[in-house]
Amino acid sequence: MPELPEVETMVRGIRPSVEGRVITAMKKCRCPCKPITMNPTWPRITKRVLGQKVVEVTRIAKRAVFQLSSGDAIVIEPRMTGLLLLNDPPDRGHLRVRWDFEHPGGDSSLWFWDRRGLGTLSLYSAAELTQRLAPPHLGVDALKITQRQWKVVCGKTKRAIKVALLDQKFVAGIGNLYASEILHRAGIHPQQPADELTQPQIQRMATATRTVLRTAIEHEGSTLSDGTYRNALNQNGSYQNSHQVYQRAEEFCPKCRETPVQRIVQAQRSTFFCPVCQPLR
DNA sequence: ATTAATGTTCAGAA
DNA sequence: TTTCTGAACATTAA
Repeated sequence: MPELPEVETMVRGIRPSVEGRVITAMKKCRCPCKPITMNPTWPRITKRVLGQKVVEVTRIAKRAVFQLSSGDAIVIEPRMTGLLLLNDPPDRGHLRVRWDFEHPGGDSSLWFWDRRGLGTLSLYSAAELTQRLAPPHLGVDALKITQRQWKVVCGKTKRAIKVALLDQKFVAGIGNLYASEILHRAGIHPQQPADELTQPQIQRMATATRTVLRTAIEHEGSTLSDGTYRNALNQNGSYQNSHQVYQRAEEFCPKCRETPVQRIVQAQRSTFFCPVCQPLR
């Protein structure tokens, strides 16, 4: 479930081994699984990528972006189980792509490993990059959104706030895990309509979003019980130890210490919250 | 052995 | 127009 903190951790982890280096090879791995979903076709991508220098490695929402000297950008979307790895993968069976880099300081390799195979690989021109990964196609990044922008987007939808937080056009980077954690920290009921949030609630949500996401990045993301997410060196994150409500149904809420965390389903997704600490209205 | 659950996004329906 | 539902993907727990 790489969300914003996990993708940021991957990008930071691979940056020293990728940034400033020339791509000497890019290969599809001959694993038994299906090839990675890509756009455009593989020959068109490799033709524009080979020999290019990666001038910058960045994150846009839940995507990793390799800015090339040509102006094109490699855009990797890990989706559910995709990982960018410098080290050995969790298993050899689900490697999808391999890049080799050349550098005076030492050559290096990078893998895209993806157990479920939902991840995607795209090559965008500079124009496509700015057009497709910015509003209105994609919302403002959850680490950059201002309180004023929160107020604007909340006023535009009657959907439950938890459902809206999962909409990447509403705000970009938050997924199912961090949506529950953010709303718990902000003391907001997940079923409250977004356009009915009060000014103090919006302020608390803005603050909670920054705090939760920044702290999660410091802890290198969340590795859940399925063990899928790992950092660039194939090591676990540790933010799962700081989860207040996510996957903690029936346990006492760590804030009030007397109410069991409740699990409900919204938009076919699990939501975890404390009915006492997160009252409606 | 079948079924449900897991998370994200998109196509298409309400 | 906005919101909701189902499909796709792979794997595991029940």
